[in-house]
Amino acid sequence: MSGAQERPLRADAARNRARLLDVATQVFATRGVGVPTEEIARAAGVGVGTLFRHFPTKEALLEAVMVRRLETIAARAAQLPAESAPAETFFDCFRLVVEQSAGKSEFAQALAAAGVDAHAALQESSAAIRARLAELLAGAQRAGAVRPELGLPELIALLVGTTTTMEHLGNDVSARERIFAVVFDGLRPR
Amino acid sequence: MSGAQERPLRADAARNRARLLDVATQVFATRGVGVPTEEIARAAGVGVGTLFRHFPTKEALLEAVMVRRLETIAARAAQLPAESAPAETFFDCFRLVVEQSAGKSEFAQALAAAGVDAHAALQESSAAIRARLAELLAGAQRAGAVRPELGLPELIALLVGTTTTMEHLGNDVSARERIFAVVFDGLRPR
Amino acid sequence: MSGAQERPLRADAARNRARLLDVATQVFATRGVGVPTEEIARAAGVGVGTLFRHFPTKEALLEAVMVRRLETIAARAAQLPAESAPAETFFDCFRLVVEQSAGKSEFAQALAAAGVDAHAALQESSAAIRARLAELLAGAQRAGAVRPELGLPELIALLVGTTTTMEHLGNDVSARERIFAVVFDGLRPR
Amino acid sequence: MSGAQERPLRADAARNRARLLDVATQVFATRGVGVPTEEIARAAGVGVGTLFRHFPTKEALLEAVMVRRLETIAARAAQLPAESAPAETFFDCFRLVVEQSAGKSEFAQALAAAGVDAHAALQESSAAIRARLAELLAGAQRAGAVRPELGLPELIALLVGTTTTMEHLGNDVSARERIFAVVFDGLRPR
DNA sequence: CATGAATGAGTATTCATTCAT
DNA sequence: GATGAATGAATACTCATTCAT
Repeated sequence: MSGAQERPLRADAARNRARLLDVATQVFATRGVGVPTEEIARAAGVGVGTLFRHFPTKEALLEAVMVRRLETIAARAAQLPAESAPAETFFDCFRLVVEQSAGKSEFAQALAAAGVDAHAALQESSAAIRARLAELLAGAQRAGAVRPELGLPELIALLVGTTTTMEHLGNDVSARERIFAVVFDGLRPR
Repeated sequence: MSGAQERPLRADAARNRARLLDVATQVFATRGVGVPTEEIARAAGVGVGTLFRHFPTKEALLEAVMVRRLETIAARAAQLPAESAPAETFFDCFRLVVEQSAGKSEFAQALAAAGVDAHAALQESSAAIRARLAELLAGAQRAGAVRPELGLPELIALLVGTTTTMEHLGNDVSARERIFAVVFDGLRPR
Repeated sequence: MSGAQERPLRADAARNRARLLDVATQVFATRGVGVPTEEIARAAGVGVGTLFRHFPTKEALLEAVMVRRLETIAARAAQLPAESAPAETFFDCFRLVVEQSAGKSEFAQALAAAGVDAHAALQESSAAIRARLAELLAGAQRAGAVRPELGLPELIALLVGTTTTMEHLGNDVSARERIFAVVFDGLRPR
Repeated sequence: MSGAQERPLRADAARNRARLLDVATQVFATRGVGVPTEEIARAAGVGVGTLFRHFPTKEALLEAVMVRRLETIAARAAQLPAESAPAETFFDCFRLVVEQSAGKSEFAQALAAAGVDAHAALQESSAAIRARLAELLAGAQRAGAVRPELGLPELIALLVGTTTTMEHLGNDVSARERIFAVVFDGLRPR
């Protein structure tokens, strides 16, 4: 799909790249996007040079982290069965996105602030999620399980907002469930 | 309430302080908390030195902006009548907080990132809002207008999350109303 | 002539700016344009921040150094009497430019490498010199003291080349005089 | 002459070495000595490792490029007939050196900046040219075609300077000829 | 031998904060 | 009190050189 032909990375290089992505995901989520690149490199056990070889820019690293996250979400969302129980599947997908998005809001801001073209790589990977969400939303609305006046923009905004809500509740699982109850009931007609 | 005895500011100094707060509120909301202090000073028509005389730290300026915002919210929340229509007042207050909090999320993060003690001044100024919210929540629950199992932490998290949701919808007023409908209906029992 | 209205610099700031220019001129000429900016700042007895406050870019510093040099040359060239002895004045000016240009070639390259628009400030300040040279060249040619087929481009190239020649001779004054003799005699018709 | 005994290179290694020299000559002349070594390696179709196997240092590569250039000049200068027409041969040699030296000035600076000992390998390879120039200069002076007071240092400085002059004239062939006329006439007595 | 991934010292530039004017 | 010049620690990114594959 992408223009450049990527040669298969050498084993050790691939390992480093993966480690960097893992570490960056963790560190960005924990300490914010302000962490020095050098810290990420150190945490991954490589030199800064290696980090910049794999990700030519800090922003590129950020983007790669987000793309991977979005791809994971898209993959899981694709596995959900759509035909049999549209309503249930819609709410499962909502849960899935929120639960996989912890800490995402900060990334989104950082990327949004970085300029328009930064979105390019993400747009591509988020298109699948959007499409899936639109499809599930329509299905759930046809099944009468979701208010018919809601559009995709509202759904997405609500997903982001609910993620933020969850971040503020930390690990209190029962509180999280109560929030899901509020939002899910609120989504239903009347 | 605060420890230090504040002497009455000279007229021009007070004017400068006020101008700085106004400008900072505006600039932080527009361009993010990353703006150089010097820019804020210039926009306020004063030198950096003056800014730092009034707010010994950039973080202190951020805090002052937020405190003022919280105080505004607290004042308006205090004006809402509680006895007559508890449920209606609760939802009005929810609206009020969300609408006054536009752009707040970024500030909160910045302050959170700057260390725990930063909350001190805010905790103090947000106590009133919390108390008011707790009171209104209890009233609405007693009136059977809000799910009884919800606690103050969930309410606050939901306020923050809904603020984020609204930020993502920009100026689409009807979409915002649809979100309020979802959240308010969700808050009601069953 | 320049667009921005420059406020009169504070005494100490002006002193620092001047010191930085002097030191940079010296250091660039001695050790090349590759010297770290920090070294220049240290040599001028100021912090890096101060350097970058006065010259927002290393390139800008380079440019400022050259501009000052060109202005000095232009000023001295303007003082030469043109009417009475055109030929003599022409050769005096040639000498002047070569002697004031020591080390200039490297700067020119650095600036040329930095992009086209960099020339802007220089073009402006070198226009006077070019004009003066053109005028003196024409006068000397009318007086029959310089080959009539030579144009301004050749003259300028010859000035740059002669500067390089001189740089290679170091401080051997008599050798320098022999070079001037060669070039000046070569410039004369037949 | 050089200390290390060089074993005959394998055919492909020799090919790589030659390619690297060719490419480096081209790239250095075109884009300056600041180009990353990796770029040169890529342009030569080899990995950086190979480049550094052949030339242990970037400086060594620079040196090799210049040495080869000097050897070419020396070889051509050796072919010029000295006895029959000393004056003509001298001027032909001057031309030869200048025309073969295009872009050399930058190299020389880079090497000079790299330390005194860098000259070692060059001194060795330039000795022949110097000797040849000295011989031709003496011949031309004996023939009364060149000012007797000029020494070898002035001649060499003049060669370098004239090269610079030519670089500034680009491809304007007739302008170049006018410069040669100036310099050659200047070199002649009176 | 060739490769290109890894390394990390080095560099320009920014920005919160201080302090002489 | 107000000003803005000075400060220097911090940070993203580059590139010559090494070495595992």
